[in-house]
Amino acid sequence: MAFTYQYARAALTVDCVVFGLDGGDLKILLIQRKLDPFRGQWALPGGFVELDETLEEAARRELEEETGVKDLFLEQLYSFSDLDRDPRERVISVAYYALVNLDEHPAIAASDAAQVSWFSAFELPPLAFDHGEIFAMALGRLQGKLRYEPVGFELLPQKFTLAQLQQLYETVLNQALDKRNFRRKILKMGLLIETGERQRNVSHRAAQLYRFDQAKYEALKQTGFVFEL
Amino acid sequence: MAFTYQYARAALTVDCVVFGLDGGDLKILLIQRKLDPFRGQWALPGGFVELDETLEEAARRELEEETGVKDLFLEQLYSFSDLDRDPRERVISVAYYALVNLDEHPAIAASDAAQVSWFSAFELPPLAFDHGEIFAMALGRLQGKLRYEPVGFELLPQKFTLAQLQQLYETVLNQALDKRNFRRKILKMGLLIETGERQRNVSHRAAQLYRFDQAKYEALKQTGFVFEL
DNA sequence: ACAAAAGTGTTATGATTACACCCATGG
DNA sequence: CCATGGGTGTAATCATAACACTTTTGT
Repeated sequence: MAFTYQYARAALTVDCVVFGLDGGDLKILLIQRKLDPFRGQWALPGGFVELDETLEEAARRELEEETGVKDLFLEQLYSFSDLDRDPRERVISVAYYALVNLDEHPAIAASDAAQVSWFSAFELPPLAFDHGEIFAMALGRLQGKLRYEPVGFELLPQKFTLAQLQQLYETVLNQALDKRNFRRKILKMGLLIETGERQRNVSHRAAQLYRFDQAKYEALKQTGFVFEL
Repeated sequence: MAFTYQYARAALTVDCVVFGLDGGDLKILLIQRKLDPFRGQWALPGGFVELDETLEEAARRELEEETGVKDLFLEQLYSFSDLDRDPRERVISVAYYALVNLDEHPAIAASDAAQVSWFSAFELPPLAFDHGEIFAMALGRLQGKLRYEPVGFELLPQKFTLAQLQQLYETVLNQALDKRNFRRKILKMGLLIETGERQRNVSHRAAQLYRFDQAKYEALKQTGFVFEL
């Protein structure tokens, strides 16, 4: 079967930068290419967009097919269109970035084909195509977004300690924060709910577990409230 | 001539939301469609992406062809991909938003074909396709961006008074600001240069004219400085 | 009893808000 | 001399930053 058009058309792909947090290490999910070009190199998961799906649907489908990850926080990042970004032909790619918590989406069922692995975001191997550039923009976006929207909770388990939350901010923003000031500020926003539960199996005083109050955040947003760390 | 591919490909367009400031009124540039679908309705300027140009190049080319406007501040906004956003066939559109100052780019040379006009952004006619949605996102982006990046200067003439700058913020953000506080804050950033010139032909005390210090802003950005109104 | 992380207040400094009058200019 | 917008300062409140010790728990 073939498809014919009056004018030339670029191919359209999606690529996903999937962030995960592993203690104090920010990771991203890469797949190893099995085919040319860039055979054997690491690349962002992604692939061609079908005609009967939106861009976001394509991103979710490719992610699940290639890495087994699904039901994640996913947001459009940018569309990349350099003329020679793919050596084969003109390919335009819409990039997405995603946040997952490694504890609750841990099993990366390596697909039928490609090798899948988490890499520390600050020590990436060379990436295929312009994926290095896409990653750099995604990291910048994550850092920016973290400051004024509560997206970081997507990277943590549902119940988390304040120390985990602080470590998340320190890891992603790559700067140390003062413990007392951090706790005061984040608690004063009133978006964290004490679960009453505490950590288990830690060999020191167990910390209080909190969860994020999504409903209250949605309500506050309506009234013009701005989350800001 | 025809182009044949193994898999179906969506058509790819760009659409542009061009903002301009007319005193206390925020305007956007629309063209009236001459062809179906949506013949006679107002729409964002835009068109199909060629294979030998990037998305941004396509946006600039279409803008100049359709409205005569060129050399403007242009930034990618978002890619829209709803399945039925174009009734003819599958079309994915990458939206851009642009800022121009009406004084220095005033002449909208109506193209050979379509009718071109500025509309108040808060009283738009119904727009073709999903252009209403695209506009709404562009306005949100402009409002957000204005708070933490000095993009607003693109909407003003090179030399402007503090009152004009304040009115820009009030218009776009749709809220009143305190004159003394606004001046103190914006001057304390040290990014405005007194030109020494003053307004002409005004029937009251003439205000000092300033210009934005782009070079100093670029330098400060390197050092981690954040512009914030 | 030790190690390890949890949890907690105060003070100094800087930023933000609210607010009202005189000044310069052109008509 | 009047109308119009330009230009200016202060005080009260709030947010931020810097900083160190005690508490709890498991081993």
